[in-house]
Amino acid sequence: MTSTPGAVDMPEDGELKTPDRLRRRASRLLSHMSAKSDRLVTEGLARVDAHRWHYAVLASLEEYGPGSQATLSRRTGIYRSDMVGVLNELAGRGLVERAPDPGDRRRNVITITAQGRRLLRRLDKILDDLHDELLAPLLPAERDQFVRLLTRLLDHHTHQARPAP
Amino acid sequence: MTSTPGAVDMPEDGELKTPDRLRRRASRLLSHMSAKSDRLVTEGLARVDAHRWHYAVLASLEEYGPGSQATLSRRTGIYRSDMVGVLNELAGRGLVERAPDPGDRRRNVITITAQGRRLLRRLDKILDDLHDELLAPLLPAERDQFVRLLTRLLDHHTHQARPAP
DNA sequence: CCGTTGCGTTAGTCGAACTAACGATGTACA
DNA sequence: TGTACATCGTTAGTTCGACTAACGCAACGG
Repeated sequence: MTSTPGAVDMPEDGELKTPDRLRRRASRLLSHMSAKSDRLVTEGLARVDAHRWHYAVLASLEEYGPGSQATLSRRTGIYRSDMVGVLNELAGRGLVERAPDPGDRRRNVITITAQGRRLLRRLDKILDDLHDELLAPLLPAERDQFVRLLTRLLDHHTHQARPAP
Repeated sequence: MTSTPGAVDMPEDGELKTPDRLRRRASRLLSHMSAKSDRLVTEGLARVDAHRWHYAVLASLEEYGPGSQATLSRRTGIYRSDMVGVLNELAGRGLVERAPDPGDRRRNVITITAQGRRLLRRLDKILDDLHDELLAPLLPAERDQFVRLLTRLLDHHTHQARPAP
């Protein structure tokens, strides 16, 4: 029975405050921080007309050398359906080169160009700055630990529960 | 045998391994862990025919009492456009009640029902279990610290950079 | 030789976040 | 008092990223 007086007065606090049980849930924290981080990075890269994907592919190419599109897909986690478009863009800007693999004609071999490397350095710098902003409230040691904890979590889940690639 | 000198040989490592600079980026770690966590929670709740949103609204109602749809929107972060549908579902199942506010005829006052509270407890239990799975590789103390770090990050970004409500 | 597997590609689904606009109502104040 | 402006619930629609389905082609294995 809500006929008691004051049924409909909401405490001014309750207007803005998010419930504690909600705020503490790691899943919610993760999802919100990830959203924030995504926006930050996406906007930061958009300012130089780049995409998360571009960075991932270029970094993968520089670190492990040329590879087929499928290989890049697996390394970066970008679906091979989407990889096509990403590589079209990168190739269109002269950041990578796409050539048929002489040894296996199903494959394209993707190679990073000098220009690609140059952009990669620039993006690396930009991302460093963005991460400074992202992790601003944490001390250096805390940032390290944060990254370590996240890494352990992710490793656990990617190595253990590999669903069905 | 690749007859061309070294042109197309990719080190077997490079097939699977994600570049280090990529793997260490907090933004990437966050985004992947968040995806994992989202899947886990979404699937877990789907098993009892519930949604993340349902939980958020019910928790908010129990913790801060009844409120208008707009209020719930602000508390939970669910857009008020989407709130309509969520409340339709909740009301359809008798988990909340929607009544016109006698004091302000623009508003509906949303109240949680006894049944709603019962479901909330059940969902709380389910989420606890899912979080155990999510944070499995971390020791209790580490889980706490992880949550603390995340909380500080999120607080920083939500209180400082409030874009345009 | 043939069934299976991997490749690049096109097209399209799905769900979540978000915007735009609306009618009805409430508030502030000249 | 009137009138400009803000807020509420709601409908509709956009955007974008993750993901599926299916294809034609080439390579591999028995």
